[in-house]
Amino acid sequence: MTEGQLHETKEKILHTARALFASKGFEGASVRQIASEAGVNIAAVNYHFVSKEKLFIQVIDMVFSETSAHIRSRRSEHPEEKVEDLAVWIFGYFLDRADILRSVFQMLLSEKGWGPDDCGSEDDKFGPPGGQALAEAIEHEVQHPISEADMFWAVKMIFSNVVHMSLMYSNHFCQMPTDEIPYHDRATLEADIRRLARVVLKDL
Amino acid sequence: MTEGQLHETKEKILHTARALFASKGFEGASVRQIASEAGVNIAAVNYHFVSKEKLFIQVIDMVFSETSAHIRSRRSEHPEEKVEDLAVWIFGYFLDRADILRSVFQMLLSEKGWGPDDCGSEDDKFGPPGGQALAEAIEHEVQHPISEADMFWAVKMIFSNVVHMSLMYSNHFCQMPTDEIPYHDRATLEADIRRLARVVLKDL
DNA sequence: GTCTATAAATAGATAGAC
DNA sequence: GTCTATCTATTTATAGAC
Repeated sequence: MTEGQLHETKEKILHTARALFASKGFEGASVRQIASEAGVNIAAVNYHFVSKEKLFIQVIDMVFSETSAHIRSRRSEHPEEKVEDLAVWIFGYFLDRADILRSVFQMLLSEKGWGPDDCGSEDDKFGPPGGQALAEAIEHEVQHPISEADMFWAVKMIFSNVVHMSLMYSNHFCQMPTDEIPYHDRATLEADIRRLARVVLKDL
Repeated sequence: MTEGQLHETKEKILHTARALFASKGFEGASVRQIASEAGVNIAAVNYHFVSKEKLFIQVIDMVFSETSAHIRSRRSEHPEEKVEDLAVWIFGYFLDRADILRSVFQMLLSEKGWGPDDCGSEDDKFGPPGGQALAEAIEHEVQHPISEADMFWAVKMIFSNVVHMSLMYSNHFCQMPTDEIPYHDRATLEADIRRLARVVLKDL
């Protein structure tokens, strides 16, 4: 009841919701369970967040901002890092957070289809969280000037591949030939990403 | 009650389920609604398909087989088609069926995570439905021999991009700069895919 | 194989006391 | 702001008559 605890309940709900949405998806995680694991009353959820959907949107916002910040931080701490190394680092970052990534995309692919307004990357000019940092790395590595269209293309190609591979690999999806030839192990996927980054940059 | 109607109920459920899963997702489509729109009794669904989840798996199987067959058919009817043209054709094919594609991926990304056993591409050596046809087109266009590892990489890069773009574009997702510069309209995305196909093939 | 009726559980949301 | 208690709706699944 003290001033410091004023928003503690809200914070606990937000972080528990993040964990539960990640592990069980939007539909799979019930408001009751979120409240229960957060140690707060059920009614507190709708009191603070109005509805389950609005709560989820706040979780997504948090994840996007966090992702964007982490990638920008990586970039600024390794200003000389090659694009292929940054791409592989992002791949690993996504793999470490595969659950929440899956949850975000599950929701993005849901019925209504969430538009641009709902994925709020404030700082990122280039669509996905971290897109701006990737663009800067590309600009730094390629010595000559790049048109905006070319830059959009490069970021899109590399990012979409990294995201797609993170989702598929974390899910152990479609690993048919895995027994015979390990074309879908992590090392191979990282090499795939590096090779893609190289051929994309070579074309700029 | 005649012999011809023996499996008619099952077929009606299967096709109605496909449409409803496509438009509302797995969780969004209820067994009741499927039965209702199929014009059959609710109990018939579980009688023929045991559970909602097993029904969905049969729908996915049907979609995968159909997709694979369509892409193989396109390939055999246009044996001289360039890889970039085939890739753009597949992109269009996916866009036309974006609803069911979304539904499939929504399920693939769900809680449990469906493994390789659940996505049964019988004919496709190269993972995704149609992967084999794409591989043949690559082999035909590139004149020199290609190692299996190279072929896997090429198919993976092109396919993952086509799929990702289909999902994102159909969802009008992250089109932030769409007002200023139309980098996310369909023509641009098709040009993006073509360019990717070219740089991938150039590297083989 | 098809039907009605219902079981059994769970969901999100809210009214009203404190 | 937090709580209990509950409303209302919906879900999957199934038992049992025909």
